[in-house]
Order: sequence, then structure tokens, then C-alpha cells
Amino acid sequence: MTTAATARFRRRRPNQRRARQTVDAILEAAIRVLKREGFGAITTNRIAEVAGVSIGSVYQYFPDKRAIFVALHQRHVEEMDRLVGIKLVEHANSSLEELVCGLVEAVVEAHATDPELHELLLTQVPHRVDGTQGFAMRLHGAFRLAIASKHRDLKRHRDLDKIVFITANMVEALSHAAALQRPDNLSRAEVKEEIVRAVMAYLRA
Amino acid sequence: MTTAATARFRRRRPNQRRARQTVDAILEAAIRVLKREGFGAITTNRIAEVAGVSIGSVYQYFPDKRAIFVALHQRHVEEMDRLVGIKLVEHANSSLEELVCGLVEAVVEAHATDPELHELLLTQVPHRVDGTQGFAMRLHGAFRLAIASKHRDLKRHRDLDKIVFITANMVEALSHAAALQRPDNLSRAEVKEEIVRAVMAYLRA
Amino acid sequence: MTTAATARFRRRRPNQRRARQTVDAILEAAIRVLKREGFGAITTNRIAEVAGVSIGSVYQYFPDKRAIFVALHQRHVEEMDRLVGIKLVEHANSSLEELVCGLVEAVVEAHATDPELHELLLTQVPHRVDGTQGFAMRLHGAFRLAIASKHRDLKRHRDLDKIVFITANMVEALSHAAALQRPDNLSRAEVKEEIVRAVMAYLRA
Amino acid sequence: MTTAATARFRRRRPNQRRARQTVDAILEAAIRVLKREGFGAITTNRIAEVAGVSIGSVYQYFPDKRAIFVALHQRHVEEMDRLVGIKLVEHANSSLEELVCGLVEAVVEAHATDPELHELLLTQVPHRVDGTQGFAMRLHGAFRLAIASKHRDLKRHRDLDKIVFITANMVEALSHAAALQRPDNLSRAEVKEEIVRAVMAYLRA
DNA sequence: CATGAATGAGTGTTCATTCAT
DNA sequence: AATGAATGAACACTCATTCAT
Repeated sequence: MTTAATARFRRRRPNQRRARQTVDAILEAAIRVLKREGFGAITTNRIAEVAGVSIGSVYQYFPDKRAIFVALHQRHVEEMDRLVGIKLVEHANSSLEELVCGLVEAVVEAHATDPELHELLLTQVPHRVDGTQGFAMRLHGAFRLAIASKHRDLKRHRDLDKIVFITANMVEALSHAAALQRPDNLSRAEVKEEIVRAVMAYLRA
Repeated sequence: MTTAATARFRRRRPNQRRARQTVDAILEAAIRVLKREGFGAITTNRIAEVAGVSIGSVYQYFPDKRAIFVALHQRHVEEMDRLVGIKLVEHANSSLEELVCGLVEAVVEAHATDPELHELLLTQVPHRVDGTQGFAMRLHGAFRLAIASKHRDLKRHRDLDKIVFITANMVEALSHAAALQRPDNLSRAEVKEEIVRAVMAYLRA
Repeated sequence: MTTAATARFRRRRPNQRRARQTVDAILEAAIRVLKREGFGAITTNRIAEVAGVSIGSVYQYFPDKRAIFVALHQRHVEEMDRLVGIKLVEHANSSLEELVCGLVEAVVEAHATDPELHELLLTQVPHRVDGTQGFAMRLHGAFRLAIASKHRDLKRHRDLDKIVFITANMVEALSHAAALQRPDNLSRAEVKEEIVRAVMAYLRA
Repeated sequence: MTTAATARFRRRRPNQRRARQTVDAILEAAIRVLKREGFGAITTNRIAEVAGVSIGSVYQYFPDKRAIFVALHQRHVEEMDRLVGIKLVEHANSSLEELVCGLVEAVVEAHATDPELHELLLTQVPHRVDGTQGFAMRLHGAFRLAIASKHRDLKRHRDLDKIVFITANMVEALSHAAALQRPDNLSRAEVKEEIVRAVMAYLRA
């Protein structure tokens, strides 16, 4: 969808299923090469080869090499959005703590799905972070909604903006760290619990 | 012969100083190009040109292109280490809250020094994150030291590792966010205060 | 069966007309792209797009890209031939001067019809000049005929070949120059008159 | 000189003899490939190969492929200018007829030097003709000078502009034709003589 | 040590052409 | 016939790196 939209302006709009398959094959190939041979080894021809399509087809769907990486990042962010969205709906009627717990779980899960790819995208593949695009920004919406509705009395004491800013970033960053830098002697569950504890402590402070 | 020894020193020094100047010029040029023209425009020849040295001189001091980026990252991390180290010494005898406050201040300051460069290095320039190199890891040491000495009773209740992991990452990530994504309606001081509040709330929980 | 025959005709005709239309659309598209975007921008796919036909249809009527240019040159030369032919017939019974005047007029007109295209075909689009194809060559026939019949006594003095060679090339080149390089302070009529004067002066010399 | 000037803006200014040799080698290689394998076979890598230099060196002196052709055209035009300039000086004190004869000779010679290249450049290699660049334009200056000084009385009768326009284009076009389309039964000397006759006839008319 | 011309492997990208639908 | 997605050989051009001066 979004990837197709990216290509829409420069290349023909493909028809449906086949096109989607080709685009996916290209993105998967890019990921495979990235993981196996490193960012330096990624060439458009190599991607085409691994994807099993012709180089021409790559340029049918992506205006240039960069667009492939942009699509990769987008797909990744969208996947995360999806997971968070699900939890948000699930916990519509839960307590604040349960909701926070759910969100933390979603974000930790999202980061843990393919941490290697996540890290590679973050450290090796150039990517603009224009504020709105950052993942934490998406969490902001979720937290604003959650805190505003579940914890109204807080609004009086401190600015909602501050709280949202802090909590969203805490969850994003700590989940991220949990996925990528968690020490061996800490289980994922422990860390998850600890993140929730930290967030709740802050909210109650 | 004292005169001979002196002469040797006199002959060496200027060269070493020159070398240092050249290396700095190259790194500054790399930063300038990175900021002004983007990562894609960085070529060794362009760096040499902007630095005002010959391409040959670049290879005199850096074995290859990657080494320039490694040095760039190192310089950046070292600068941060330095700032944190100072605060740590300053607050050797302060209370835990004051120390946390000092560390947060140091990290926020460090990130605010050249946020543009900081972001570019993080998003555009490929960099390994092999655990030890990540900046958060350095904070771990500081926090471990601080918490272990200032807040001994905590050790009994929960694992020090968890606490250090959470606090170090909180400070790192929130300071980072404060520098790069702080909403306009929040002052830096407010955010700093809020970060301290969050950390302390967690430590007291 | 008359009806069958009629049906056959009816079935074929529209196809042939369609084919002619398609071919024309392709050639016009090529010209349009050539004028608007330059020779470098001409691609078979672009021509098809501008012509409003599929790339497959282009290859239905032209074996390869070069054939399109050959057809373009041909169409252009044929148009010129047509104009010259008309004048030749018109002045079958006129004096030599009147005939020369008519021919010059025809060639100047021909060059002035679409000077931009004329120049582009000459300067941008590769074209063989294998003697027979050159436009001047066609004028040779006209002039040979004209001079041989109208100016017989000349034959005795100098070789008809020389005269034809010189006059045909004069008219061709000067008309060409008149269309493309005429200074602003000279009207087309003046130049035309001057060309006739030059040709007649030579013929009378 | 001129070729170096073309490259000056995009590429380093080379120092002296070696650079000149390299540039010449590249241009000669381009001509050789053009003659032997046709325009379609000219690739930058092939030129480099034939020139015996690396492809990188080609781009050291020419910003892109087109620049090579531009330089080729320029070199050609300059050579012609040179020949005409010489004749102009030689005949400073001669009669008008002698001067015309000299100029015709120069132009015929110029065109005859390497007619194959001349034709290829004209028919195969895309080239802008922006008025000033056309060769005929250069002859204009020569003829204006010649006629104005040698044939003053003409000025009264007809506009000098017309005469210059006609004569310069006659000489250019007829010499060109003489070199490329001269019939076998006409010697070059004969044609040359005939061109002079035509020009003089016009001037005397 | 400094220089910068020269190198050439390697890259992104194009576009004429085909052929299954 | 018409279509246009797919192909992939071929190309222009870059840029990290070397080395003679």
C-alpha cells in the first residue's frame, strides 16, 4: 500500500497481486542481503538477483535505490503501528496500569520481532527522522489518549504534554533497549515488568 | 647532548601538532559536508577539498573512508564521556537526587551541544552498536557507581542490574528526545526537571 | 459473392486507415518529443506514451527505433519533393528566370514550413547522406531538366554537369540559410530575390 | 585551449603538456571509433580504451560524454577558422577576385582535409547550431571585410548585408558540396574555379 | 611528508525489445 | 491486433585508493 504509493508517482501503477508479490520479493531480498552481506554489499542488481526478478522490474516499482530503503523503514514502522493499535483497542476498558502494561508489551514485542533487522535499519541504513516519522511520535497519540481518559486527575497537576512526552519516550526507548541491549541475566519478562513499574511510578509521582 | 635532544623535540613537536591539525581539519570537513550536503555527498576527495588538504594527506591519517566515520563517532562519544565524567566527580559527595540531577543535566547538555550532528551521526552514518560502544553503556557505569554507593538499601529489594539498566537508558533516551524532539511548548528546563522526577520516582518505587 | 467482397473491403479499409493513423501518431509524437524535450529524451516508450499507443503498437509498425527516424527523414524529404515537383510542372512553359524563381520559391517555402524540425533533423537526428538521399540531389534533376531545355546554348560553353551542380547546391544551401540563419534586417522576400539574382548571374556569366 | 576551457568549470585544470596529450588522445580516439565503428559504437569506456587512458581520466577532462563531441566540433571549426584566417592575411593586398579565389580555396581545402570526419560530425554527431557557431558565420566576417574594402562601389547599389549573406553561404555550401558530393567527372580544381566564377558573377551583377 | 593525476572496479540506471495475456 | 509488464544487456559515470613526483 504505502510502498506502492511511494512508487506511484514515478513508475506505472502495477496491477494488484503480481505487483505486490514483486514489491515484497524485492524488499525481502533487500533484507536478506542486508542481514547476510551487510549494507555495503547491497546493490540494486544484487537485490534483483536475490529477489529473482530482473533489475528492470526493480526500477518499475522503485524510482531509485533509496526508495527501497524508505519502503523498508515504512514497512517496519507500519508493523509496529499495527501492533500498538491492536493493544490499544484490546485495553479500551482496562485500568491505566493494564493499558500501560499492554502498550509496553506491544512495543517490546514489536522490537523483538526481528531485532537484527531493527538494529540494522537503525544503525546501517540511512533514514530521515523528521519528527512525525519517528516511532515515538506514534506512541504519543496512544499515550495521550490513554492518560487523558484513564487518569484525568493528573491533568490538573502537571501538563499532559510533559507526561505524554516522558512516558511515550520511556516506553519506546526502554523497549528498544530491552530488545537490543538487554543483559543476559535479565529475562525479557523481568525487563517488561520493570518498564511498567517505571512508567507507573512516574505517573503516580 | 642536551642541545641535540632539545632539537629533536623541537623538530618533532611541530609535526605532531600539524598532524593533529590536519586530522581535525579532515574531521571538521567531514562534519561540514555531512551537514551541508548530506551523507550521500561525502566523498574522500570532497572531504580533502573542504579540509584544504590533498587527498593523499587524508590517506596519510586514515586507512580508509570508514575510519573517518569511526573517528567521528569516537570523538562524539568521548566528548559526552567527558561531560558525564565531570559531573560524576562534582557530585561525589552529593545526595542521590542531586547526582541524578547532575547526570541528567550533563547528558542533556551533551546532546544539546550539536543536536544536528548528533542526529546525523545516528541516522545517516553507518555505525556499529556492539554494546560497549553505545553511549547508554557508558552511563551504566556511572549509574551503577552512583546507585550502589548512594542507595545501598535498594540492592536488597531488587536487582541492581535492573535498576541500572532502566535508569541509564531512561536518562540517555529522554535526554536524547529532549534535544531532538522536544515540543515547542516545553522548555528545556522543564523537561530536564521532568526527567529527574521520572528517574527518582522509579528509584523510590 | 459481392457481399463477401464488399465485406472484405470494409474489414480491411478501417484497419489500413487505423494503421495509417497510428503510424502518423507515432511520427508526430516523435517530432513533438524531439522539439520539446530534445533528441536525448526520445525513447521508444516515451514516443508511444505521447502518441497515445502502446509500446507494442510502435513495434507493430516499426522494426526498431532507427526506423522511426528514417521515416521522419523520408516524410520530410517527400514533402519537399512534392513542393518542388509542383513548381516544376507549373513553370513548364515559363522562361528560365521564371523557373529559377519558382524553384527558389519552392525550396525556400519548403525550408520555411517547419524550420525548427528541419534543423533538428539535420543537427540532432543521425541520418545517412548517401548521395541519392540528399535533398540537393533531387534538385539536380529539376535543374538539369530546366537548364537543358531552357538554356541550350549554355551546353556548348561549359559542362552542363558543372552548372547543375553549382546551381542546385546554391539554391538548396541559400534557401536553407534563408530559413535558418536569415539576419533580422533582411526580409524573406529580399533574400529570395537575391538568391534568384545570384543564380541568374551565374547562369549568364 | 578551447577544449580545456570547456572542461575548466567542472574538472580540475590540468597542468600543461601531459594534460594536452591526454585530451588529444581522447579526441583522436573518439574520431577513430567514430570512423571505424560508427557513432552507435562510441561509448566512454571504448574511447578510454582506444585512447589508452583510464575511463577516470576521460572524466577528469570532460564532464560528460557530450562534452567530448562538443570539443570535437570545436576543434574542427577552429581548424577551419585558422585556414581562412591565413588566406585572409595572405591576400590583404590582392584584388577582390584573388581574395575570393583564396577564400574558396581555403574553405575547399578545409572541407577536403578530412571529409569523412566532416560528414560524420555533420550527420551522425548531434550538434547545436546556435547561429554564431555555424561555420558560415565566421566566413561572414571575412567576406564583410573583403567586400567592404575591395569593392566599395557595391555598397551603394545593394545592401552589404545581403551580399555578405549570399556570398558567405555560397562559398561555405559549395565548398562543402565540393568535398562531399562532387560528381566523379568533375575535378576539384574545376569545381573550385566554378565556385569562384559563381561568386564573382554575383558580385558583378 | 605532501601532492593530485591517474586508475578501474564497480554502481545505479536506462531503454530497446519481447512476449504472455 | 493491441497491450504493457518484464527483461537484461549495456552504458555513463563515480569515487576510494594508489603512487610517481
